[in-house]
Amino acid sequence: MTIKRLFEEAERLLSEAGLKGVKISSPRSPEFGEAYTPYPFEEARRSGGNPLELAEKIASRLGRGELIGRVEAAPPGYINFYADWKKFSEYTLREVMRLGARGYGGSSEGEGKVILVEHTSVNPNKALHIGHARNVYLGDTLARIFAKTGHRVYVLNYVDDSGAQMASVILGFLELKMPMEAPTGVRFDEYCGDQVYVEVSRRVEADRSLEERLRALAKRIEDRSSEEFRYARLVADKVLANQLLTCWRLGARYDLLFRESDVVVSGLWAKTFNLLLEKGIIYLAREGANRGCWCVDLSSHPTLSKEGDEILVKSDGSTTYVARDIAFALWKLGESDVKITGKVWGRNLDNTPITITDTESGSPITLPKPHMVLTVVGSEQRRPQEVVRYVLSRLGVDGGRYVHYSYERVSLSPESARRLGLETAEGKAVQMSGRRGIYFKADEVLDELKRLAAEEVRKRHPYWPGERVDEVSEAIARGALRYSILKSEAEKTVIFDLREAMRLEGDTGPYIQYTMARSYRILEKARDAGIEAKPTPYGDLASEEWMLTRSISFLPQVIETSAKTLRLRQLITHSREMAVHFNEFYEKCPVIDGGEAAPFRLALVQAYITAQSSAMELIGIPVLQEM
RNA sequence: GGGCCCGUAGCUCAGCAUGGAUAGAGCGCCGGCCUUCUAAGCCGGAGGUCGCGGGUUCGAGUCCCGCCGGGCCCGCCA
Repeated sequence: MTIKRLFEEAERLLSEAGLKGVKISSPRSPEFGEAYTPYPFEEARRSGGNPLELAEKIASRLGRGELIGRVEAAPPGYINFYADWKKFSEYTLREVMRLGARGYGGSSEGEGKVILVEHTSVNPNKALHIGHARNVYLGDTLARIFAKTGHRVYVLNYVDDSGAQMASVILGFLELKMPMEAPTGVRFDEYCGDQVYVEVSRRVEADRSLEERLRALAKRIEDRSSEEFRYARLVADKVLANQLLTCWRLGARYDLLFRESDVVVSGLWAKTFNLLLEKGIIYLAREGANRGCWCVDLSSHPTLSKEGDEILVKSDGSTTYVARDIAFALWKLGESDVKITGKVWGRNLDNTPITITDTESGSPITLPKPHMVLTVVGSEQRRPQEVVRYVLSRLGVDGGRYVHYSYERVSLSPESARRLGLETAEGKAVQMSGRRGIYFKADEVLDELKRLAAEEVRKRHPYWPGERVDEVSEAIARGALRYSILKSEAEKTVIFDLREAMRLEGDTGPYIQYTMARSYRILEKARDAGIEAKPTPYGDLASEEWMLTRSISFLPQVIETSAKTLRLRQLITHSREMAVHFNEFYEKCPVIDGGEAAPFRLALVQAYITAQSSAMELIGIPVLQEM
């Protein structure tokens, strides 16, 4: 496939010259060609020769390829392979045309492999803030990449409807008698998070006795026959329905909503507990700080052993998050025979059904045994995730199948924190906190972005109907936020700055969207002018034409690497690179008035649209034909 | 104290997985380009001891060790 074909050719030329298994890499600059090998350096080390002389000798021995136009030795000792621009661009354009946006960049790499991606997993007691949005964006993009590379992907959202956070809002409703209806014009999830949860947290902090009641409530929520259980379900379902509206707006889709409470209710936990007991992995603490608790013995773990054993069952008999997560992990991995039942909850925007666990009236949920379970969870949960992985390995489950996709949190820049009325220590970022009400909600940020985008759209299209302005500015807002959050690699803390996220120029989602609008306009004008696309170059290529073709040809390899390394950033960088080269091409190479160049350039524009659509689909930036 | 992550231009970030050829963008700043396919764009300029110190190597921003600075975890929270 495109650039890969060129690599294969370079390999073939080298092996024909007697050099087998030589490493071929992508050069960081086009002046060094489309492929290179530092092989002469290795050879020189072995034989003590001069790398450059060796490179020259090897290069002169190499034959011609079909797509490789020339091979050159370059100081201090590389061998560079240069594509034959004309042949290679025709080949690339034909490939792109043949495969289309769906197929281009895809592969069958993951054929026959099932991957389960768990993301979102927000307590159903609040609206999503931008920290949650990062989780959704990462998980959703990973799922898209896996699907593109031929995997069967199932997306799970673990609905954390047990534990203290859930108990907090129930406490607010049942004991502090806060109204169970949101004020008019306010969404229920926002009301729960912004008002109930924050207020209850404030009161608990002020009144220690409430802490006891909170703990008791958390336990009663686990009892399916209790009134509190019913209330928790009611509230959780209502909030969840609201949260999913946000998730869809962020571009996500789900196959299964798994209620955390069902881990206990379904008997999955009980069965897991017995298994752990049987295998001697857990023990009942008779004395010490953990007296009365069931714990995992971590004494033989290389690092966790220093931090004491992990509690799975509290002294009051209720489970901890880690306990539930171990049971859930076993089920996700297809290593538990406990039947989980569910029913259809609704449909995603793409019309695929969403199932939700339901122990009362559902039918059995069956997932194929996955090759990998990827859990997108913040880095602060590294320890508990490692405990889960460790317990799995002690149960004889291959720990490599259970992957914690960790990411650093989103903090607020001092300027943005000030907008929330917070004092900040000189120049320091501020941690978000749902409990203390310090956060930007995903929807409010999207709304602000949308307002800004709408202003710009109206400037350019004063006669567009409001509906159209709304639709386009929404797409711009979605692209802008998704890009700005995904721009940072997962292991880096995102310092969220509202003004920075609101930019529509430069290194942003809208920059890429804009190039698509420009190319669609060319298509339209070309149609009117009766120009027909031809992938055969009209003569020697202009460097802008070549650079655009070249970046298009690299896309499949970039996608493949992203799927392998789970690094999303390189895909984002590449999408932007294609856009930059398109803009340069756009400035220098007229299509409509391109004369004899017009048919080839039109084919190139088409190829750009196809390739960039493919990339944007993966990143989750909406494609606009006009903006 | 122990463990994990981060430290590259004034700011926000690429590059590190697989060491290699002059360290790249964007924002901001300075200066140009709209009778020509949407200027949400393009071109040019200024701006860098790649946190510090060692080590490995023909070669280190990239690998190893130490230190410094920032974040997170070490809860009968999740």
